[in-house]
Amino acid sequence: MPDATIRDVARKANVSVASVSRALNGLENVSDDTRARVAEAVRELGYVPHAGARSLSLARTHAVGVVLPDLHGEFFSEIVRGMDREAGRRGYLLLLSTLHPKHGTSVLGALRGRVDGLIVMAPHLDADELGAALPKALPVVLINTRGISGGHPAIHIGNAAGVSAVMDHLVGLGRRRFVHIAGPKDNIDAQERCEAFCEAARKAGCEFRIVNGDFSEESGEAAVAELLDQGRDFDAIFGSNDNMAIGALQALRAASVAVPEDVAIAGFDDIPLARHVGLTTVRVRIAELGERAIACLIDGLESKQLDYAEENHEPELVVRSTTQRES
Amino acid sequence: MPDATIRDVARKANVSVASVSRALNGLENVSDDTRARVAEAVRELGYVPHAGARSLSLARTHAVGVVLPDLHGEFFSEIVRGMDREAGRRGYLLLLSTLHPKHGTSVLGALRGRVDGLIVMAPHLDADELGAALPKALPVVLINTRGISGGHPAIHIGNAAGVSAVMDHLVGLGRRRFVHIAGPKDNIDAQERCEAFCEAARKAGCEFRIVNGDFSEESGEAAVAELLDQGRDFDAIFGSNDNMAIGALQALRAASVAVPEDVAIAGFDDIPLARHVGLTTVRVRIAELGERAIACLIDGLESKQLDYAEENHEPELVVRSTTQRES
DNA sequence: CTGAAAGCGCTTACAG
DNA sequence: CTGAAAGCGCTTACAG
Repeated sequence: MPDATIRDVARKANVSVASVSRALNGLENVSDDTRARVAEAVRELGYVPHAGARSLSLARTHAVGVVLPDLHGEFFSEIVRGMDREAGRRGYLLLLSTLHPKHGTSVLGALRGRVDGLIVMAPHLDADELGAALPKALPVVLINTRGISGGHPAIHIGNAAGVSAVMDHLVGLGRRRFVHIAGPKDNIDAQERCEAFCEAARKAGCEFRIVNGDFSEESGEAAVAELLDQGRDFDAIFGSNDNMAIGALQALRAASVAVPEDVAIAGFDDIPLARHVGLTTVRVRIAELGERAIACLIDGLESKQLDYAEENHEPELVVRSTTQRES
Repeated sequence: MPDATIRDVARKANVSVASVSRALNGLENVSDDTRARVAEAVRELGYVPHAGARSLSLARTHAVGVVLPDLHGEFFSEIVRGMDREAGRRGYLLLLSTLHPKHGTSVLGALRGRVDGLIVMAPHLDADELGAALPKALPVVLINTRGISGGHPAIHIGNAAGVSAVMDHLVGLGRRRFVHIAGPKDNIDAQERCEAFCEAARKAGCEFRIVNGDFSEESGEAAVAELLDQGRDFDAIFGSNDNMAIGALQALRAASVAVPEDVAIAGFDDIPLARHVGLTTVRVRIAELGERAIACLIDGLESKQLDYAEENHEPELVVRSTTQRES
């Protein structure tokens, strides 16, 4: 037996569907008697409104879409948690979807008519690609997209400032021979961090080299293991994210290199695991970033206008034992 | 300017909306000419179908809802990842929602008409409460619900078998004085693990005591710190989940108790962090659990019938350095 | 306060 | 192969 519809309720309560709708939505112009009969019928039938139909009628879904490049690892776990928290607080549902760099952008279109707005984090897409794939009338908030945001509000992580803080710290500790484990080449955060690293290293007059990773722990571990094979000629490693820095740490431990005495290590993000392994890093307050993105989107939706705005999410340095022994 | 609708496309292509619909859905009975004109109009207008309207018409959303008690921590991160992976593979969208024990069950109703089916993990609810809150006609797959599943397919984690394996391991190592850090009292997994623990400890003729936690790392740490204050009179700790076991580990380290020499520690779940800290635990293969739940639901949806079935997700013991030094 | 009707943007028998 | 029309389950002017 299919679920009851508003017509079933109307029939049972002996009123029109219009009255049922009004009663259900708590409008003023409904007699106490009608209201009671409707309530009774709803109870008896176990009626639950059909959110899809309601949305179509209202042109409002009360859901927001979240499109992330991936769901693997603590970074995304944290950002989703922040988003869920804020969405729940505001009474919105979260429609989650991943946009794998290799799978095309069609999911963006699939979201039209299911959500009132979108959060998009696509560090591998530029504004044009995004613009082409997004329904024109759908409000969007971007997180860390490359280049201009095409008129969409956007939140950026302060990559340059974060890297600069780490590098100051490391240089201040006397480190002079750097390795940077870079993230995916097409990822805007990875690029910005890499650039900032090079600039800082140059400014400080330090030697440096760059090895490639893909943001995974394994890639960090492999990269550093390979470096060590060639003989250790560096005294500091800066990973483009925490995962890779942690991988690097494993590789050093496996090779019995003393951290931080022989080699200092720092990462970026401050995922929960970073605290556990004592990794010096740049704290992004990831969950908060997720909250902000949702808040920004919903504020826009509810004021019927998404003011164009760029927001900076400034990170801060967190010093732990991979660079500085506790005293 | 609002997004174009199918009518706009029809007008521009000079055909009926019916033809546009047919062309868009790749039906056979459309002339090449019509098809081409529609394609052209779609391109010009940047038309994207309204998924909500489509769903209403088809009575099919191609989305599945996921309701979890929380999103905090690696357990949920992993399960969501597995779900996302499988849903993506099958072409479904994921609607994610948390069902906090304290917030009531209204979100379950809110999902009617937005999803074709639901995965519900609500270890604090019983079958009656769930039954009352769920739309009657909505297919549901339960994960680790207490008691009978009210006719819904259900997946259970083999808590008893898992606990039994850990306890055998610990007893086999010569441990005789146990502490169990229990999870939330109203959580079915916590209850099952606690019971299995008591039974195993009794059977082995071991001393044991139970202290309370809430599945958070902090609670595990606090519980053990308190125990240590009273003097250490135990040689093994079994945490109802990994987070609490890891908290316990921190507390022991802080008190300079040797692990595993003086006290062995084991947890449950095998979250990614467990490997990092070398925690002996029960591997649940969490992501796989999420995948299975989605697969089971979608299989049911697509065969138009959800056969009632209970599935057991059997865990396995993973021995690491918190119980046994590597040799 | 209430009901009949139109409409939200689609799909799909039904006729032609 | 094509179009006019009804319908999916709601909401909301419009009349009364």
